[in-house]
Amino acid sequence: MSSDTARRQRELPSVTVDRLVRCHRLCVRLKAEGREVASSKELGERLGCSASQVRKDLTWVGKLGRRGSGYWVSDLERVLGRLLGKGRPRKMVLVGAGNLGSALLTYPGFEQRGCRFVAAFDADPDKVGTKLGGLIIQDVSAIPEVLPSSGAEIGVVAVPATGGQWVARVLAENGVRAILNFAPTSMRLGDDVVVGNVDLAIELEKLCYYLTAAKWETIATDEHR
Amino acid sequence: MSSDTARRQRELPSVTVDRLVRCHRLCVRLKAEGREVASSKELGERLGCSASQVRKDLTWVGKLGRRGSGYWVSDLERVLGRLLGKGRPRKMVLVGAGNLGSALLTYPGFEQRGCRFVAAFDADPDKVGTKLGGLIIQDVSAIPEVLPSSGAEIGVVAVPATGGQWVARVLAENGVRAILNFAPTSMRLGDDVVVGNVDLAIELEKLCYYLTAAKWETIATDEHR
DNA sequence: ACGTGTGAATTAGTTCACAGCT
DNA sequence: AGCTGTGAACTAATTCACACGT
Repeated sequence: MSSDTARRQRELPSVTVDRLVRCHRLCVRLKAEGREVASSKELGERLGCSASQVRKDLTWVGKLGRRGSGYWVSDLERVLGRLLGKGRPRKMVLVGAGNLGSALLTYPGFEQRGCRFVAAFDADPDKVGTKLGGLIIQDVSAIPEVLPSSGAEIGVVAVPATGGQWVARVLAENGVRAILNFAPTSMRLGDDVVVGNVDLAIELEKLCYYLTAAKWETIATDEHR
Repeated sequence: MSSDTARRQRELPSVTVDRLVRCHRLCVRLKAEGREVASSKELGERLGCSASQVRKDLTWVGKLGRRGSGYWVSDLERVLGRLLGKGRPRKMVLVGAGNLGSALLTYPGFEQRGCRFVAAFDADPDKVGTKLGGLIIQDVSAIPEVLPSSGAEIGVVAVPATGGQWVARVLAENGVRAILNFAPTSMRLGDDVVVGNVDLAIELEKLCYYLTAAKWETIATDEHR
């Protein structure tokens, strides 16, 4: 109970985490542009949120700004980087080397952000043994023997439909502490594993709602005239 | 101003849209399982949210339940389907046929949810003319002549890094009303186009935060003992 | 007796506004 | 003068609790 309270106090809202990640990325870009300082106003504009929002978010991680001038970009980049664990590269494993899995394996954004695949697995015997993005695909049954020594802490799951829950359990049992899940099965695991679900079809359907809603609105507006 | 107010009243919170989409999907599954009615309690359990949450969300779309028994699954599926525009299939175009784009083109989840690609474009001359997922890849410069007659209303953008904003503008100018963006550039367009940004690397970095945060917490807890 | 629909209470998240440092 | 850090005010979202229909 007390640990729960402590966690609650310390834990930042997930929407704040999202903005801090984007802010870190922005700092990297600003640094590349040669900028040395930036105000919350400017950060907010480029991030698409208010200046006070930026300041509130940043106070979660410390007093980083200097009154009168703004935030030192490299300070910000360093502190946010530490928060996001940018110290050492993260090791990941892929499970499910279908079309989506293959794309993820070679997605440059992961490497750019310090995350590297160290192994790839699939259940399809035809795929096992083939090489993809510099890695030889191994059978999923090999996960328990390969994973612990690999030092992987993140699992990226892109298995077709069923089996997602099984994969999640096997990964969790073998040292993985975070799972990025692209399978349509929404996973639920113990508190010691964090799961990020990315459901491409759901994002698309949300857009579809806004499309139809916009159409209804037009009709409704017309009726009012 | 009055239209703005009307919109505000009518428009559901985006987090509600997200849950309604998932609820619709759940209804499809429940129907396949042969279930006829389900209570908000059961829906909540399978959706990972509270029963009252489910009820509140559903009142946005109407009074769909029957007191004493629950919700008729097929009623719910039909009404939510109408809300999400499931009447006729949606036509989509892909821009950017790299690894990720190719995976999206053949991603079965889209077709399952009633969205179909009708054209694919890329800027790379080597790719133009090749066939992928039943479609011949065309040059991006052909977008203005191909798009209007195709009837496509959704654009899926998976271009490498820069150029995202340009693609967005061209699509918007040629009848696309919704864009699902996988490019790392966060797009901003007029109010008449809805944009859903899916940034795979950001999802991953959020996980990394939770990984390091969990570690900090362990340390902090240890210190307290 | 059961489960919805909904106002009221609570909790979370955002913006405002300004004191205080540079 | 400019811009942060932050309590206070406000707005949004969630949960509670219960009247009401079946």
